[in-house]
Amino acid sequence: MADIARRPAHRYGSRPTMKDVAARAGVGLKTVSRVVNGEPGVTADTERRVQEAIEALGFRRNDSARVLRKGRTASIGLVLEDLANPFYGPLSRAVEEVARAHGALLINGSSAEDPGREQELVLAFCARRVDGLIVIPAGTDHRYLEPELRAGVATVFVDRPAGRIEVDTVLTDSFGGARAGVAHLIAHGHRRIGFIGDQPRIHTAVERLRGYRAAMADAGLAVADGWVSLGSTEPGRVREALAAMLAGPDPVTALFAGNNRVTVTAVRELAGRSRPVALVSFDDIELADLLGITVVAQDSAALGRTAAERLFRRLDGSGEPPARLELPTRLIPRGSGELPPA
Amino acid sequence: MADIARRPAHRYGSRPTMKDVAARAGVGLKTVSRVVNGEPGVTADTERRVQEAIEALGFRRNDSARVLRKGRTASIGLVLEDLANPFYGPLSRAVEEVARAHGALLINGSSAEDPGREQELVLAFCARRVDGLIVIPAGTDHRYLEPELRAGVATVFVDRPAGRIEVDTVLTDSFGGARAGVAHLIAHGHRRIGFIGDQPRIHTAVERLRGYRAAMADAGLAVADGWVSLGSTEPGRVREALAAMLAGPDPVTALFAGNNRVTVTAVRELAGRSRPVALVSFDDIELADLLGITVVAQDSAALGRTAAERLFRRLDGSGEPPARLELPTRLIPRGSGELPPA
DNA sequence: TAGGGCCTGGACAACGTTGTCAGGGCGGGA
DNA sequence: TCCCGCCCTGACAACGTTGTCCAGGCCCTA
Repeated sequence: MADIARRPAHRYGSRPTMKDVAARAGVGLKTVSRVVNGEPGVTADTERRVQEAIEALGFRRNDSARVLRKGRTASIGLVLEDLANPFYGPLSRAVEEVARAHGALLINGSSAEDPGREQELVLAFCARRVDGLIVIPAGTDHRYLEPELRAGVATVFVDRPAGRIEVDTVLTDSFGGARAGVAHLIAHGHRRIGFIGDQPRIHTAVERLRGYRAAMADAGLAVADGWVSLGSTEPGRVREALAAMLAGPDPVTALFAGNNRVTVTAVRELAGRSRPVALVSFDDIELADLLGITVVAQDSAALGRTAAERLFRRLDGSGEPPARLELPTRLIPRGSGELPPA
Repeated sequence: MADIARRPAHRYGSRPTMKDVAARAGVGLKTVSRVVNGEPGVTADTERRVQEAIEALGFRRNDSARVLRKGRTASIGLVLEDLANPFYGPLSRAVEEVARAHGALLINGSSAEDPGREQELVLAFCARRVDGLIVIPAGTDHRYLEPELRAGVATVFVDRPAGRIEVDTVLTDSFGGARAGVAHLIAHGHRRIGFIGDQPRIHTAVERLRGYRAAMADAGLAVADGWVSLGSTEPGRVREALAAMLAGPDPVTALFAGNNRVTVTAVRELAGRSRPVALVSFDDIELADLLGITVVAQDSAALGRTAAERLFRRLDGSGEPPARLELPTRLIPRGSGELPPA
């Protein structure tokens, strides 16, 4: 077989490099680099020859090599809980838009609410040398990020605060939103109000519960044991919790649903009941307007945008100390929250 | 000032390398590499020393350099239209899960239905040397991908076919789904049925329209000019199209909505009308069950999963020729599609 | 016409990692 | 005791790019 074509220009699965382009164009390697990067100091004629060679070979610069040289990757990582949850789609898209405006790409991953997986994703992103990180944390201890922060990886936590490290944080005012939502129910005459929220290790779940309790306390109302339920947002669990609140001699007349997942199950469940139960949802949902669901809306796109803007400001060298921003919620009455107690 | 600490271990913004770890552990560079990669041939004691140094310095392997050496990045790129659209969230998540099972990360980007932006994203991904690409195309000519395909980038198109290149494609049976949906309306007595779809350069929009026409033809029904409207899914446009169909002497008694964006606007619009209009939606929507919206559902997660699995099978060396898969739809009657003509 | 400066182009090292290969130490067998 | 062989370890090149630096040629001016 001897040595037919030891390194053909198009060996399958291999790609042309600047060296190949240079050879074909009959110029030096660095000249190709100059053309590819639009650097000055190349005559029009030379540039044309190089462009032709690039075109002919289908050359595409290898960014890994580039990154190795330059240090910056022009990419940021986003770790969230679940991209399939409609709350995170707009958030992710908003981050992407800001990144794009800064010439950066977005890598994202879903933690599935598992701290181990969150860390795994974050560290994988760091190994890729992302310039920045936006994290919606699942865990509560983020000291594993310390070396990254020291190395200058811009980091912003969103929706939930970081644990045991000091970083920029952008939150929704969960406490205030829940308090306002529950106060709304109380203003419409409710005295026995249930609360179903997410798992107690999730910051927003706890904050919203705190808001609920504050509103009840503000009105001088006691909270019975069976009215509060934190746990998985899995439909079966929510159904059970709701059934428990509606059974017994003193059933709740209204429900505050702690997030969009809880709400969809609650709405389905309440729709099957004869006695009307008032409902206020934390999180807006598509078509909730048509179903007349009163919500405490948070703007997930704004959350993402704000976080990304803060991240890029930091990358651009603003030396501000880490801050904590809180975005307001908006109560949107649509009927379900204005039902009188039955 | 002389030369105090020419290269301190923790210069801000720089990161320790294997060399630094090796120096601290008093071993050779390659030994560190061996430990980091779990390669055999390192004594327990040496390994411990290296691990300690890694810990102390907060070392994290630089994957850019690794990629440069090894050739594979263990990442795949996903280009879709808009991550904020609830149709794409589950799709993206499904792709991510498959990627994760194969140890790969996911980079994604939204084309915003702009072919230029689609190409820009795809080529940026290729410059990062993604191992594979999953594309929901906005454009109709993908010859720009030829060098990438030659170079061995596994590529799968989803939801819409590729233009002028031969690649794996995973589609939903838009034609069949629409035909079945419209036939359903006809079976419930409708003769004047409207169709509002997405822009005519989008493959699915055209296929669904074709399905609509086929169902009408099957029933021997003529389609009047004003009953069909393709265009942007922006609410204002959809409202106008719908208003036009419902005005005049012979208004439509039923509407087939070409996708989820059209449906949400149509449902809102129809809710305000006194005369009931039947509706079947292509695409399911959250809470559509409660609103009684009859839908032709497609499984966007299955679309993503199928595409990703095909992609990884290709990466694992299956030499199958490019194929075209079509996933079925499912008609779910919920009331709106079973209304009699008014 | 000669000299100087500018403009273009190329050689070379470096980025941080991994594959190759060779060397040294140690244990076991003769 | 000596030698062979194995196991562990490290030196070195290479991956593809960019920054630095230098050389050569051209043009302009004196």
